[in-house]
Amino acid sequence: MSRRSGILEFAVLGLLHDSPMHGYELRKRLNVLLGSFRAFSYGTLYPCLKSLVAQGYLMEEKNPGDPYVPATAINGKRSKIVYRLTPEGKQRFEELLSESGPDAWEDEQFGVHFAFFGQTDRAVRMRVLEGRRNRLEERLERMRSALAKTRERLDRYTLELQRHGLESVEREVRWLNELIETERGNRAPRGGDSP
Amino acid sequence: MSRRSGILEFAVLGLLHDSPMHGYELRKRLNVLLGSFRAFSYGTLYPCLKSLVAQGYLMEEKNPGDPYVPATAINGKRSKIVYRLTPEGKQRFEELLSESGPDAWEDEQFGVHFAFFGQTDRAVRMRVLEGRRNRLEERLERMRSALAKTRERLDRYTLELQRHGLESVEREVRWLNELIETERGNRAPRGGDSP
DNA sequence: GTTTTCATGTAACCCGTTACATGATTCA
DNA sequence: TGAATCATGTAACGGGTTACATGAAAAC
Repeated sequence: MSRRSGILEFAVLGLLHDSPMHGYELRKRLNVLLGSFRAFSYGTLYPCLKSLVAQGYLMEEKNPGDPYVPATAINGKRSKIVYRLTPEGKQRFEELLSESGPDAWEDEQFGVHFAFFGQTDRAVRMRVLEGRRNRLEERLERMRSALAKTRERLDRYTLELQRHGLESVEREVRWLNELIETERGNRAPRGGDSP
Repeated sequence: MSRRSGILEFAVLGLLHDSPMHGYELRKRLNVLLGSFRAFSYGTLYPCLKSLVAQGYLMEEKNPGDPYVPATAINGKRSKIVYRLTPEGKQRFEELLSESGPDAWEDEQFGVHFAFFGQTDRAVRMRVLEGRRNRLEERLERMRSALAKTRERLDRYTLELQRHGLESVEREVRWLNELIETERGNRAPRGGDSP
C-alpha cells in the first residue's frame, strides 16, 4: 500500500488503457513517454503495479501463450504477467484525465497531463495550459524580484546562472502561449504531421 | 552521519567560505544561489550542518552579542549558532572546487560548480563546461534516435512534448558553447556589468 | 499587543534507487 | 555456447520533505 506518485499511477493507467502489457514493456514505454523529464526503475514500477492491482485498477493475466513458470517460487508463482485495466481502472484514468486544478500546473504533474492530452477534453486542456502558464508567470515574477534585490552582490557566473534559469522559464511561457493560441484556433500544434 | 548530498555540502562550504553565518541566513542564500534548479528545507540543512561539524569542516560559535539561550533544552543547548569554516573545511572546499570529472557534468552537480565558477581556476572551468556540453550532446543523440524510432506511433502532444524537451537541451548546449567561447576569449560573459 | 520574521531542531514519512537474486529466450 | 535481452521481484539504503515543537526579536 501507499506506493503512489500520482504521476506514475497516471502514466501506467494511461499506457495500459491503450493496450495490455508486461511490466517490462511498460517500463520502456514509460521512459519514452516521460523521458524528457522523468524516468522510473523496476524497483518503483513493479511494486506500483502490485499496488494498483490491490486497489482494483488492474488485473493480472498469465499469458497462455508462454507459461514460463520458473522454479524460483515455491508453488508456480512468478510467470510472465500481462496487466490489463479493469473497468474501475478505466474510470480512474478518466477521472485523472479530467483534473485541471492547481496540482496539474506543477512541473511533473503537468508533464503527464500533457503527455495524455490526446485523450483529454479540449476544455480541460485549455484550463491546464492556462493554469500552468499563470503559475510560471508568478514564478517569473518572484525570480525577477529576488534577482533585483541581490543583483549587485552576485558575481558574473551566479548572475549568468540566474539569467539562464529565468530565460528557461520565459521560454516555457512562450511555448505555452503558442499552444494556447493553437488550441483557440482549434488547429494542430505547429509541426504536427496529422490530418 | 551520512547526511550528504554532495551539492548541499559544496554549496554550504562555499557560502561559509565567503563569510560565517547562521543556518537560517545560510538557507536563504542557498535558495538564492541554487534557486533556479534546487531548494532545501531546514529539515535537510540543519542535520547537514551538524554532520559537517562532526566531520571537522565547520565549527560552531555561540555569538557573544546575543546569548538567546531558550529554555528548550535541558542544559542551555540551542542558541544562535554561527558556523565558520575550519582550515579542513577550506581545504575540502578547494578540493571540491578543483573537481572537473564526470560527476561535475551531471545536472545538479554542474549547477553548483557553475555557481562557484567565480572561485574556480580557468582550466577547471573549461573542462567542466566542455564535459557538460559533451554529456548533453550524447544525451541529445540518444533522445533523437529514440524519437526517430517511435515517431510514427506517437500522437501530436507526445511528439510536441518530446520536441520541447529536445529543444531545451539544445538550448543549453548553445548556452554552454557561448560560455566556452567567452572563456577562450578570456572575456566576461555577455551582459556582464564588470570591468 | 499582536503579527511577522528570525532561529533551531526532530520524528515520521515518502518516494525512489541500487544492488541483488533468479531464470528464460534469442541471437551471433 | 555464451552474451544480450527479456522478465520479475525484493531488501537495504539514500536523500529529502512536512509537520511539529519552541521561543526571541522586530515591526506595525
